[in-house]
Amino acid sequence: MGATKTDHFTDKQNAIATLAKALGHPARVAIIDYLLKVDTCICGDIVNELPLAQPTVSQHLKELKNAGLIKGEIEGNSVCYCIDEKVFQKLQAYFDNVSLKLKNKKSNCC
Amino acid sequence: MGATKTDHFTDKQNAIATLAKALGHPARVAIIDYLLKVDTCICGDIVNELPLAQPTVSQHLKELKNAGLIKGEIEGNSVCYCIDEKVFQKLQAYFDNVSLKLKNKKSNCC
DNA sequence: AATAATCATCGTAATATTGCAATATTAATT
DNA sequence: AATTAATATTGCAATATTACGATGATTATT
Repeated sequence: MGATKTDHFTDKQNAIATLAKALGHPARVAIIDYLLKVDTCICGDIVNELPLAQPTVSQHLKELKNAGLIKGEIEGNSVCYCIDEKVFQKLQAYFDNVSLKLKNKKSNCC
Repeated sequence: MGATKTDHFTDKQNAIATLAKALGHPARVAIIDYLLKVDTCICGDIVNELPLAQPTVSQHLKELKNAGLIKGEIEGNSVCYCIDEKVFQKLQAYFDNVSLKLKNKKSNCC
């Protein structure tokens, strides 16, 4: 085993899980943090910011890109990365909804 | 390798990554969904709701508990699970902050 | 006390993830 | 065209995750 049984869950559940999984590593959270900090698309630099080797960073960037959390455009020699707002809005909406439902909860046995 | 280099990242980055990772599996998202739907603590039932064997569900519940996303109290014969609001508020705050920073962003080259 | 019910743990197989050295690729520079 | 710079890909080793059968622990029920 070891393979996730995605077939048995709803598309929404799989979508949230995929996004959460992409953020489920401190290096990838750090990449998002850095992209937010520099407040612009960044060409290069990300490798120098992280305590990881270049191929490892490249792999993390790829995963963030696959999940749709960041976009990367080739800018001549280097690659320009920036956050994709849409997907973050999706996550924000999910957690807003969770919080809303928790607030409207009547019973609180715990 | 295969071990995450948590030492090199900030506590906050590791914390967000840990929470995101806990939600990084559709079964665990489904468990949260169900706990929200039933609008109360639930004793048992979760296994019947998921297309997974009982030990697998138990393992997923354990991971959610370790991450602090749910609480579980022994209630006689069974165990009473419910969502821990605090940690979800933490996640909501994180994504609110990301969205806020994205809104205040001046440059948008992508 | 025996039985049933509920959940956790152990052991294990299959697969996924993490990390990096080596190498490839692509574009700018000389 | 050769060199440099920036990023991606490949290949591999170490570790983690996922899933489940078998078993254990605990509490209700009979």
